[in-house]
Amino acid sequence: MEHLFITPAGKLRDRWEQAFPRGRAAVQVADIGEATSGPRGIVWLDIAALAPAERSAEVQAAAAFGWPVVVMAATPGESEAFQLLNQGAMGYCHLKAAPEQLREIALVVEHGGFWMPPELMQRFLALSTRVVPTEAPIDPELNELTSRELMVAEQVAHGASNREISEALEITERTVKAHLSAIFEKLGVRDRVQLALAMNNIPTYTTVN
Amino acid sequence: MEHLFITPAGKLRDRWEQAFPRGRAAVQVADIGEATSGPRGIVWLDIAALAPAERSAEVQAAAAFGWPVVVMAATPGESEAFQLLNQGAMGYCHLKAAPEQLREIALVVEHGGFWMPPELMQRFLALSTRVVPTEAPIDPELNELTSRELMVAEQVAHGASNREISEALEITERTVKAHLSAIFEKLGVRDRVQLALAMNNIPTYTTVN
DNA sequence: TCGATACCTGTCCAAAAGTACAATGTGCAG
DNA sequence: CTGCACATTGTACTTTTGGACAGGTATCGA
Repeated sequence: MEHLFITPAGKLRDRWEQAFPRGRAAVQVADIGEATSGPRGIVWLDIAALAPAERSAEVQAAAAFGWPVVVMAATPGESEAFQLLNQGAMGYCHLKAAPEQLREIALVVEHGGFWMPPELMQRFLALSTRVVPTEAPIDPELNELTSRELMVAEQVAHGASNREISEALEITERTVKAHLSAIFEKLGVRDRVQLALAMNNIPTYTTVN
Repeated sequence: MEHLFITPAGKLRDRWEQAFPRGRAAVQVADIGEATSGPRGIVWLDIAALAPAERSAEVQAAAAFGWPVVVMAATPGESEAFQLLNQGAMGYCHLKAAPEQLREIALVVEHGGFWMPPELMQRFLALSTRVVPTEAPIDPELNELTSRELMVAEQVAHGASNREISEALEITERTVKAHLSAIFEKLGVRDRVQLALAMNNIPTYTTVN
């Protein structure tokens, strides 16, 4: 398994060399030249120094090399992660991931897997249900909600106020509150913010609660 | 690494035993009992014999065990895959995957990765970009936030109340409010719910406003 | 040194959100 | 029929939020 690091910053190579002593390094994607005919390897792409607009193209170029690409970002973000993975990357991690972590990721990617930080992974999966037609209930807990409660919950999930909800459902604000109280109880959240997040599959703090 | 197979059909164990000679087997999720305190392992869940309605719950139950779950389906389908993965599964493969393939998947999942057949993976990535606004709507505006404001915004994004934020940042609730007012103004949202959603890249209604 | 900015806080107030207790009407399963 | 779950609304009250107005301090660049 070969490893090819692409980064303009030399100082980060320490960590990489610690993880993969025999890795090669290059400054630009263009530098890697023609596809090596030998065994498959992994391309590690540092995008920290790239302008956001260039990143997508860079990932594509790296992916064209034929090896799986792992993108390393200084400040991993959801939106960026999904976009770059869609450009062909098979991994997305923090630029400063520990050597051990890097080896872990290498193992995953090397075997056809797909890696990103756990919280992003979760979010990623949650998003999928939004675009995929599904008849079965997504979240079993949502089953406990009555149809009316579900309508209210969905409105909150989109940021609606009680007044707006009452107008949309043609009921009193008081009734909206009644439904909300029931929803909070059933879903185990304490207010509309947590409900909105929960409805979008985003985990919340809940200090002690 | 332990392997736990959950299947009602005995005839499939040949393949599994070939892949993981030392795996355990059970017929139902309920049979696996309490979480083993020992090392982490992988739960392989055969859902072929389950009614579609039960599958979701079964995956959740298996996931509750604490080990990563790989779902094995007789006829892998896109919609089902995404739904089950959303229930906590970290892998989704064909029931009749070759032993070598199974080991491959095991490696991936074991190291925190995520596995599904390449064609599904592709589809999955493509779909995800549809729901994630590629041009993060508020992202650029996040730059306008001062560091302190950003801290507050992030707390709200996780569902924290003003009191919690004030405690976390060791400032007065009054100050939290001051920051929030500035944030609302800068990001063009009207309350904490919309802020929380915006911070998570989730579009909001905003009736007329 | 003089703004400009960020950061922090106070009081006061109004609106929104959430809860408690109570009641009415409807539809459906046993 | 009868009980039960659901939907609806009312009054009244507490808590949380958000905003208006009015300050303080500290830092940093012109």
